[in-house]
Amino acid sequence: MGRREDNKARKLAALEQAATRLFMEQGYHRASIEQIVAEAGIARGTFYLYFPDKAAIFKHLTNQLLDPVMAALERATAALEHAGSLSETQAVYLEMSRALTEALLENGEAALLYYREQRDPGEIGEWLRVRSRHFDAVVTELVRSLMDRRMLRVADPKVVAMAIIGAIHHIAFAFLSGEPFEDPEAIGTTLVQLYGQGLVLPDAEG
Amino acid sequence: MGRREDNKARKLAALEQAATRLFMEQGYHRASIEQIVAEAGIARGTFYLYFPDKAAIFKHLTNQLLDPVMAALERATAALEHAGSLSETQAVYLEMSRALTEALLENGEAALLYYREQRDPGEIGEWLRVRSRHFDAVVTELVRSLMDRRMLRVADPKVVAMAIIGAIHHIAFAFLSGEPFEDPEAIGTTLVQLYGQGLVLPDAEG
Amino acid sequence: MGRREDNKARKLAALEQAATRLFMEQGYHRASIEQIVAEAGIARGTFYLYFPDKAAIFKHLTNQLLDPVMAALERATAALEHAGSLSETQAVYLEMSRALTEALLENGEAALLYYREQRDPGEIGEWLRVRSRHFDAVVTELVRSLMDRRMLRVADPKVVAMAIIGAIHHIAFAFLSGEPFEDPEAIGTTLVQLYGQGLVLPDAEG
Amino acid sequence: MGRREDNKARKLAALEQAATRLFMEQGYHRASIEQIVAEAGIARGTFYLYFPDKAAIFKHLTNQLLDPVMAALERATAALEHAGSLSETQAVYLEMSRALTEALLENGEAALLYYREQRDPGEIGEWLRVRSRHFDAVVTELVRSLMDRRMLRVADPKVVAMAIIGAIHHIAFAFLSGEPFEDPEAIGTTLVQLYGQGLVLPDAEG
DNA sequence: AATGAATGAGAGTTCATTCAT
DNA sequence: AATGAATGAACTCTCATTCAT
Repeated sequence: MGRREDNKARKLAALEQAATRLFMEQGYHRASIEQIVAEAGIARGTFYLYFPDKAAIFKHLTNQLLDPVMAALERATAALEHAGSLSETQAVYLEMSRALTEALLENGEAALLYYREQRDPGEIGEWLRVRSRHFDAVVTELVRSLMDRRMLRVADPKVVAMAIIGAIHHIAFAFLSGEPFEDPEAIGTTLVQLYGQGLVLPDAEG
Repeated sequence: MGRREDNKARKLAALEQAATRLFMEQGYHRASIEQIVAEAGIARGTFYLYFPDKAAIFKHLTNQLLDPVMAALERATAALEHAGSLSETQAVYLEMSRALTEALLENGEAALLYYREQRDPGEIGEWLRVRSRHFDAVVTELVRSLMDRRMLRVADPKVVAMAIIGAIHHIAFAFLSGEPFEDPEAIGTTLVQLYGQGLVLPDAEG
Repeated sequence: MGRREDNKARKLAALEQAATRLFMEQGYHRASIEQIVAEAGIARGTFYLYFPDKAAIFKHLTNQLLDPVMAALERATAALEHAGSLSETQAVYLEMSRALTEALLENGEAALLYYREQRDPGEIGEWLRVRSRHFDAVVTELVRSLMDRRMLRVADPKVVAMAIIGAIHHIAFAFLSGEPFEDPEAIGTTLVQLYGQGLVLPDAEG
Repeated sequence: MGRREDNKARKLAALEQAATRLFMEQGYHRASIEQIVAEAGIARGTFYLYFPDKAAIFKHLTNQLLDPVMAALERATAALEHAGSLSETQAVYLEMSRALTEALLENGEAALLYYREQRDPGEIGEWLRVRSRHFDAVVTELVRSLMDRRMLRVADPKVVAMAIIGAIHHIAFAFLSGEPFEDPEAIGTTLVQLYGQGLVLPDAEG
């Protein structure tokens, strides 16, 4: 890498870091280009050499999370079509879980941006909602596939998918925003149990 | 009602209607006072005879939903303390469900505003998040109460409460935004089943 | 006085009191009609039954000070023309001092308004400056008259008059604004001595 | 100086000139940013590249007078502490007079702004009054110092200082506002005589 | 006589984007 | 490649005054 490319890469990284911090702290609309370039240590006009406009850097940042997530979901969907046996199917879900967890852990900040701006009207929000609807659809298909294979109780798969996604959004947004939880590491287990066995006690059903 | 009061009431209604429509369409920040008064057919300064500032009309609109919701939750919490038998407890939850459903059906638009702006940084978002955290807390207590009475499987009540609320937010926001659902009337039943029995089939557990 | 006139007089008094307080506290421009009528306990439109506009009530209030002051100065000027002997001349000045002191003591608040708004651009300030220039001119004539009679050292009477008036404005404004003075009651004596004998010590002159 | 810096300097000068003229003509509050930038020939937003807000340009303009004045007073105060002999003391006052006169002559317009807005309620007026009170205090100390050295008749130094300052304000404001004086160049001498020997004739005292 | 709802011009300030240097 | 000066539309909010009731 030449000195020029190196310099460019450093400035891009500075822009990404500054924009992430400011979008997280103040939201997409309140964080101004002025603030971002000041924090990145470059000039106002230089910003536009790296991104065509303000929306572009936001999309760039969230794509660092959304692209691998989307890829993992699509890989899983494709793999499921060819998965015959139960163990093959389970392997697909295991790999998907691993990939999703990795993507989230590596891009937790982008996840917060994704949750934050998703209901914004205007261009950015609509762009995120297109992604969001896609996720809903893909997860819906995964759920439907499991129901078809009698691995899950039959119900409206879209509602089930969105319930799960919505739960994760709400809890993750609160958690990433600093809301305290008694046993943060147990949140995943609690959700798995909730969506697995439900809340009603077996003997209460009788 | 005299002609003047009548006129005032009509203008207030026009303001409410215009603001609701514009906040829904463009969000709180992009909808300008100028647009609101233009659509309501009044002068710019007249707005400030009805509300002290822009935030006030937003709070007024969302309170039409949040106040009855909060009241229903508080009534339920209070009633639970004196509910001894199982049937009394069930009656409390039934009444709460009824009141919440009624509030939501009568103020669907305010609900959309509530979901939309909840993650906004700045004053409005923070105001909504205070309410939101309150709801989380109240629902958490309701869940904890049921667990204490052995009416629900024991789990972290805060996570359970937030999972339910998050699911409702996500689905309601999509639904109110026009997202199509195959069987909208069955959404409630699906969620009750999901959170009741869970997704795993009984024979898959063995 | 009938009940109607009585009522009117009470409202006028309330308006005067409220306007004086608010003009003193916030200045003419920042004090709004809205604040004044609220404090006076009457309706916004009612204000315009008592005064044609905002400037009118200010002029009304300051006139309570300026009219007697102007009258005292004019009486003195007229009396001086017919005063032949030294003792008659002294009597004229004595009476003028008494009248001015009385006017100021009875309308200290109006005096603060007069000092405060005198340099305001716009209508109110210009109106006050016309009065102010008149005072300068009248006092100049008084000084000139004393010099002509060899009762004062000869100097440019206008400069002397304005120096005296300016000194009083500056000190009175500070005093009325709460600035602390070591011996407030001695201020008058100090000024009389200052303008009488000057600052230079006799033995320093030699 | 490059073309850009040159251009910037020209715009700053245009802003200063326009703001000075408009503040003088209409006062701080009535002169709008819109008017200032129109007269300076720049765009509205460009104003904020030169000054953070409206108050800043006013402070900038008046500081061109107040800073040298304050500096001259502080230099005199410091020099007085080390001045032993009478001739040294006189030299200090002479130099102070020279510096003050120079500052005033070079910034007559700023002086008018200073006098004009000094009694304004609100931020600008309070900012000026802090300066004004500082001047009063410094001049008071100078007067006290002269009295201590028996170079002046003993009297309350604060009252004397404020009388002198008030006289100058009143006369300078009128003069700078275009009020005609018979012999403007003699104003200084007249004041020196007034505060030196006073008005009362020696033989009238006997 | 009294009310108070209504007006609309005008204020200061912010900000994404452009472009000459 | 990099700069940062310049733009101007858009924003929320204030206020003296009018006038139908």
